[in-house]
Amino acid sequence: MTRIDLSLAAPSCSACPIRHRAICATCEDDELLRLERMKTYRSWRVGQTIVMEGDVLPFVGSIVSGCATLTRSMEDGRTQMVGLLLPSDFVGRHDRDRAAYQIVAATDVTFCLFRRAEFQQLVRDTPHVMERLLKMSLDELDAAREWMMVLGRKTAREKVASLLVNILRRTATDVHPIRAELPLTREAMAIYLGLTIETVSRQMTALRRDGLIGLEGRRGILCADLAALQAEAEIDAAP
Amino acid sequence: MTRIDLSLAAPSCSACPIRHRAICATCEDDELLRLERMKTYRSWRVGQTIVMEGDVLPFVGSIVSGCATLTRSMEDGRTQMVGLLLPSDFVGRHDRDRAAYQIVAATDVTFCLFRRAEFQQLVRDTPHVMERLLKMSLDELDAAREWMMVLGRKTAREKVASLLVNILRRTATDVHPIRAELPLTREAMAIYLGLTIETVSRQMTALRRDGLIGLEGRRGILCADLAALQAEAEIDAAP
DNA sequence: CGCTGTATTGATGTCTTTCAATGTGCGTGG
DNA sequence: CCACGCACATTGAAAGACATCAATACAGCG
Repeated sequence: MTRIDLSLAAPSCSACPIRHRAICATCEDDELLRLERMKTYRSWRVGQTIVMEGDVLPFVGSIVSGCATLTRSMEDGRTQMVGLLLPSDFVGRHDRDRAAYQIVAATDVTFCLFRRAEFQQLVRDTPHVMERLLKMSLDELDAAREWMMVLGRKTAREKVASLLVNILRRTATDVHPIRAELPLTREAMAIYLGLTIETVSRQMTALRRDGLIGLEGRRGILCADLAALQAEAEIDAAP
Repeated sequence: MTRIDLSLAAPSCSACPIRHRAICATCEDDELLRLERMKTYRSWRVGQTIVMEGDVLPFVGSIVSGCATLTRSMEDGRTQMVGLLLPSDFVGRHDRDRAAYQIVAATDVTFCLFRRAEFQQLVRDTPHVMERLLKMSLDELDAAREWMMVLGRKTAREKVASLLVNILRRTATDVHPIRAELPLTREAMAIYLGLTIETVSRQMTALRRDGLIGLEGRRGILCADLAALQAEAEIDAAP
C-alpha cells in the first residue's frame, strides 16, 4: 500500500461535485470565496488511518469522494463503527480540537478540509451556515439512532440486509437489476454491524442462496427486488 | 395510573431549576422574556405516552424534572430505546413537525414547551441560541455513538455496568457509599441495552453477588467503588 | 503462476434468549 | 393496619443464535 498523502490544489468550489449537498450548499458567492481561502484538498489511500482517537485536529471538513469510516475501539481490541462517511458528509466539531473517533479510509478518499479556527469564525458570522451545520448534525443524530435499533434489536440476517439496503439506496444504478459496489470489506461490514466477519459472510451467502441478492466478485451486489430485501431487513415502511 | 395531564402556570425562567444548563443557558434577559411568552409547562404521570411516532408536534421543549425515554419500535414489537431524557435535555427538531420517536414518561415528568414556529424564529434571529442548540445536538450525537459501542460490542454484564455507571455519575449523592435511584424499570433498562428483562435481572444479581453494587428495594443502587464498576463496564479511561 | 490477504465454509462452544415458575414490593380497600 | 392482588422482579432449565477455532477457497497482484 502506498503511504504517500496527496495534497492537491483545491479546485474552485463552483466546480465541486458536492457543491450542492455539503455544508456549503447554502453559501452565496462571497461566502464561497471565503471558504476557498481556508480550504485544502487532501487524499488518502485505501486502508490509511486518517485520524487517531485523541489526535489534535486543526481541521474540519467534508468528504468529496470515496468512503471513510468513523470507529471507536476498546482496550482489548473490540471495535465498533459509529459512522460511515460518504461524499458530502461533514467531519469534525467546529468547537473541539480533539478527535473522538478514529477515521480510516475505506476506499481511496479525498477530503475538503477547512482550518478549524477560521471555519468556526465563519460559522459564527454566518447564521445560514450554522443552520446548515445544525440540520446536518440533526440528520446524523437521526441516522445514529436508526442504527441503534439495528445494533440493539435486529438479527444477523436483518443487520446485513439493512446495510445492503442502505448502500443500494444511496449508490445503486437504476437499471434492472440494480447494482452497487460495496465500499466496505467483510471486516468493515462486521465492524459496522456488531458481528464477526464469519457471520457476515454466512448471511451474505444465505441471502444469495435465497435469491434476494446476487454477488459479483467480492464487492459487487445485485438486487432484482429491493422491496423483498427491505422486508428481510424489517425496515419499518415509514414514509 | 391517573391519566390526567397537568398544565401548570409556567414559573419565571429566572427561577427555573434548569436555567443554566438547558437551551436557554446562554440567553440574556430580553431573550428570556421572549421565551417566557412562547412557553408552557406541562406534566405527565409515570407510564404515560407523551408522543407517538409520527405525531404532528406543535412543540419543542426542555425536560425540567423527571425522566422520559425516546424509543423506536418494529412492527413485531421489538423495541429499542434511542435516548434517555433527563432534566435540561432538549426534545424535538425546530425544523420538523413530525415526531420520529415515541416519548414515554419513565417517572412523573415536567416539560417546558415552546411553540415550534415561534421557537424556530427565535433560533434564526439569535445566533448564540442556535449555537447552543448546535452544541447540545453534537453532544447528543457523541452520546449516541458512545451507546452504539455499548449495543454493538459489549457483553450483557458490561452493558448493565455501563448503564449503572452513567446513572451513578449523573445522579448519585457523594456520601460514601454513593447512592442513586434508578429512574428506569428492569424493562426500560432492557430496552435501553438491547437485552431481555431476565438477562438484566441476572446481571444485576451477579454484580451484587460480586460485591460491585448494592441493591436497596427495586430502584436504589449503592456503589462503594465506582472505579471497580467502571472497570466492569470496560469504559475507556479517556479524560 | 504462485503468493498474500480476503472470503467462505464447517465443527464446536458460549452466551443470551425463551419459556416457565416462583418470589417480592407496594398500593388499595376492607 | 393488615391482607390481598397485581405488577414487577428473580431464578431455573432448555433452546437457539452468534462467536470462536480451524481448514479451505478464491481473487488480485507482483
